[in-house]
Amino acid sequence: MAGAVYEGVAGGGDLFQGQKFFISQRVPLRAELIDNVKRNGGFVVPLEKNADVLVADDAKPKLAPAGSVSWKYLKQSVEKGELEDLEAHRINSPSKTRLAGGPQKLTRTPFTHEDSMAISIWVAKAEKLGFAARGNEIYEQFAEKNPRHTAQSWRDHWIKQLSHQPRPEIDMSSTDWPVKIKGDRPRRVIPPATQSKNVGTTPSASGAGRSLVPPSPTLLAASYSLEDEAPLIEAPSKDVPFTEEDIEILEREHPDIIKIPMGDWVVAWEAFAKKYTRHTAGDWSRYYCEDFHPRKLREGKGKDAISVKPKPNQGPDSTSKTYTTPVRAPASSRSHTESGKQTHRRGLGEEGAIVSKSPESATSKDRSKISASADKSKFLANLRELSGAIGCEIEPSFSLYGRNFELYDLWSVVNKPEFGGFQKVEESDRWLQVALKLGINTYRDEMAHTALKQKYRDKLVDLDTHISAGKTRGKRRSFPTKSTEPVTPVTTISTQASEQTHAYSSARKDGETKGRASLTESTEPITPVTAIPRQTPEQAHILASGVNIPKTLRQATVPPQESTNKDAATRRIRQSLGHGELAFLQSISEFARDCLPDPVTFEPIVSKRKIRLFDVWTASLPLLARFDDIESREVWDDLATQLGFEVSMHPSASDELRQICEDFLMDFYEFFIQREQEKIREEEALRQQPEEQGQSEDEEVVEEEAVEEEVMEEEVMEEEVMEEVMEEEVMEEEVMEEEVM
DNA sequence: TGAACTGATACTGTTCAGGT
DNA sequence: ACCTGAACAGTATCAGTTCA
Repeated sequence: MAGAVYEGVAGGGDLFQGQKFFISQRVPLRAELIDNVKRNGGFVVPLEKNADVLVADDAKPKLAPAGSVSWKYLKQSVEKGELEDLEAHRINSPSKTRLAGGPQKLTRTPFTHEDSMAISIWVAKAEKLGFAARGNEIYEQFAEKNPRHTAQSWRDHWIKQLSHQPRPEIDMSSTDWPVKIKGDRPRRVIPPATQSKNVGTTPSASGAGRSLVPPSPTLLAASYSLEDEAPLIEAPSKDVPFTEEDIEILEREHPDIIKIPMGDWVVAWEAFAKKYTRHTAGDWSRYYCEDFHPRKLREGKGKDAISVKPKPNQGPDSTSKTYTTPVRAPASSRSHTESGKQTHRRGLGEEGAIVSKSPESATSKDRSKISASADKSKFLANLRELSGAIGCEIEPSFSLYGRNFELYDLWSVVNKPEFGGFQKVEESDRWLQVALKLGINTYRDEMAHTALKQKYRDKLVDLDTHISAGKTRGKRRSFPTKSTEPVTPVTTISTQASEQTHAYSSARKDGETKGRASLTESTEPITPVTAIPRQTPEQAHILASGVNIPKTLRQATVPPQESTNKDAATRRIRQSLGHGELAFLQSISEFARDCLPDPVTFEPIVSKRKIRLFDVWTASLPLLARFDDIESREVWDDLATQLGFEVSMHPSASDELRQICEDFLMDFYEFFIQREQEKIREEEALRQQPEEQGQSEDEEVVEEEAVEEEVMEEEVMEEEVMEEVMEEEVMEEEVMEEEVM
């Protein structure tokens, strides 16, 4: 058998190239096996500890070393001329700990900064998904992917060195999560903050009273909590198509799904996927967000009062001054025109002061008073009051990307001291941070920050106005009553214009619009695509990040726009800086793991100095876009200077930095661009459908022009209205003083 | 229903490689 | 030699499951 069977690899084959085998003495045909191994490039070592593969007799498992494989592995591999599946020949399941940690380590491997970062991110993700940070499971999974240390070692390291540090901000859109492999029982979750070191000995503290998954108020989380028992089925395979049955499931569960609050999204889908195992949590979530929910919204347009569609007209690319409309009526079957009429009517009779005030003036003026009412019940009371005042019910929640958010949450985040209210957030462009605070996955939903901004303008600016006006007027609730509201034609037109602008913005497509320059700050467009209409990505980056572009590049190197998509993708990279260093490190290490032969160093040494890769990334972004065109060394010298290197003292710094860019930042940049372009294409494809159902492009153009005129008109009018409002307030204060007297 | 069993978590203690 | 800390073994405890 042998001769003929392994002929193809005999006499110098490389089947076992470089592999070291320990072959147990009591293995059948041992001499032959040794011979075969040697003839096929392998080595036979005398000590177990030096071997890559331990070979033993599967007929005597008790005598076989832990982790060993049957001698049949060698025999069959040689017979076939290709390596058999090693696991299929594994004799005895190694002990639990060894399995978890992979091959036993006998040498000490120091923990690097990268290791610490990696495990921190992993644990943070795990915690978010409801795993016990101190449990074993997540470390076992992690060690499988990262065998540099054993699971136990990873765990020890995290607990001893890292558990006391603040958790990194994480990117849950990454596909690299701990997964519930052992779905047969729930994990105990111990809140890190409350955990003490020696709780294990007392039953009350060591687990009896611990909760399982974090209690979730949501229907979905409740319905599909991780405590649910579902038969453990193999992980669903990727790319399983969504069938009618799946859609039925989503239909059935949709009322619950839309109630998932922020922060519970991932956990809820994990639980959902556990119940409906045909797809992974990620696939369910993706399908829901990208397909099901948009379709649902299209179908239910005008019917579903709960859903507020993240549609183009009210989302990112609206150029409208929609904040001038106090609150859009809860979704109804009214068309835009009708809705405009209604608002018009409301504006006429009831809301002059509200609509005419600019958000900036309102929020900055009385922020302290606003924050004083930072209490949900008060907030809701104010909301009701405003609803009453304008005669229109304001929904206290809204839906974004298929998730339901409380208006209060958005409002309270924006008005937190660290954000300082609407105007401050606007000025410092911190909507991204607001989105993050709200638990929105800003990687997956890149436009979330602009959508939130729009929501705030639409729904909350007027509330701010209402609150501040209410306080200004004292405790007597004299605010917006019909009798006191000045009814001015200005406000009427203003409101109407705003509605029409809104309609316009819903109809226009992403891209250039005419007359944008005439718009004032308050009407600035908010989509990245439109926000920096005449900037190159590089310029945009410079403006937004404060990074100085190297001087050589600064001149005459601004390229013509290659494509809208590429620009948008570039802008997204710029936006990603806002996610912070850890998000970047996480992305790049995932990228490196998939695409590079070696892991990246988070703190490369440049000119004998340790610097942060994130800093290099931030500073080099403008260069990466034009990497191949850069010939001048001066550019790199500039970069080095930006990063704090004295070029004369650190002459090699420029070259080293250039090397870092060339080695992997360039690849990462390209990868990022490609990925974003893909996403943009998908988003556009999605967007196009509803637009096609809307008006024709010809109509759009006509309406665009009309609306632009009105917008400009509105600008002028608003200023007048502002003056009127200020006058009104002065008058009211006088009246109050008189009454007090 | 309760005991036995099983598996997971939480923690302690020991060994030893590697650095000073 | 001493110290640090990675690696690992062992134990206590708890919670879920099984079965009489």
